[in-house]
Amino acid sequence: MRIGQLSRRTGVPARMLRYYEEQDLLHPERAANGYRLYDAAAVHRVQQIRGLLDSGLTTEIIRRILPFLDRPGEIHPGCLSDEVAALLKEEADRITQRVECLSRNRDAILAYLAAVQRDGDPAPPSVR
Amino acid sequence: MRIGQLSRRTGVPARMLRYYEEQDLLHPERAANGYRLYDAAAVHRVQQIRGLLDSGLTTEIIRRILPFLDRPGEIHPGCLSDEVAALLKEEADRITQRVECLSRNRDAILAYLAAVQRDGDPAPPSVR
DNA sequence: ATTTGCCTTCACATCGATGTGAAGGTTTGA
DNA sequence: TCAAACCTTCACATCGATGTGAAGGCAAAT
Repeated sequence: MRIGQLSRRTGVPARMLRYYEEQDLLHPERAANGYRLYDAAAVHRVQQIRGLLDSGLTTEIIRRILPFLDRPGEIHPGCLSDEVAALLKEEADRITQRVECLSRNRDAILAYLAAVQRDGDPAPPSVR
Repeated sequence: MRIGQLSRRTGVPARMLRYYEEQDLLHPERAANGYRLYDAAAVHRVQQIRGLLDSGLTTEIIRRILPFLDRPGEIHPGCLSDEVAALLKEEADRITQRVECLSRNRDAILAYLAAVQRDGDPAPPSVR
């Protein structure tokens, strides 16, 4: 599919899809006339990129972890140096930090909402 | 405490602390000479702000949810309009999205690392 | 008292992600 | 064949978060 269709399917502006390619996150084929050609998997990949960007990761970090995300163990040649492994571990830890921070604060919001809602109830769910 | 000390305790540049104040995230007292004066709770608040910023929230969103985070139910006057409640719920949902995306991808990284590590073992932890 | 270090405000620069528009070639369909 | 919709690259603008430096006031220690 061409860039316009991928854009419509993902809701991501074509401009951004070109940018992600420039950042080495996408690698579409090229038609004879120079048009970008994406395979069906690109839709998922774009959504993944968007989710990670929205979660505060930079394109640089995404680029480094992306090659390791879509293989549940399929491709793991000896190409994983100790340094890269350490980097991945570090990044995983940073992500865990984020998850904990976000969960904590989301729970606080929900707890607050629950408290207020309980309060506003005209008839509390009386236990007795 | 003054801004320099808060900066050292949190690792956040004084410049940024002033910026957060400009963004209405911090509201330090002022000494007679104009110096900002922070109370002990500011350390926690700054760490909270940093965590949320690092997780992709903007100062604008943080400003809106911050008043509801530190009260486990303490202060909930009638000042919570339905619109604000809806906004909080939406934001909580968006945060949940982020958490799921991050968890999923972190787990993929860890699974990959586990697979490779298992592979690279010179002597597998033979079961028999 | 003077130095040293911290504080103030103001302003301009950077950086990553994104928006927008120009100028021109391609595909599709009336 | 011509128009509409799509594609290309290039470039400049914006926006939020952050860095940095200037010019000057304040405070604690030698």
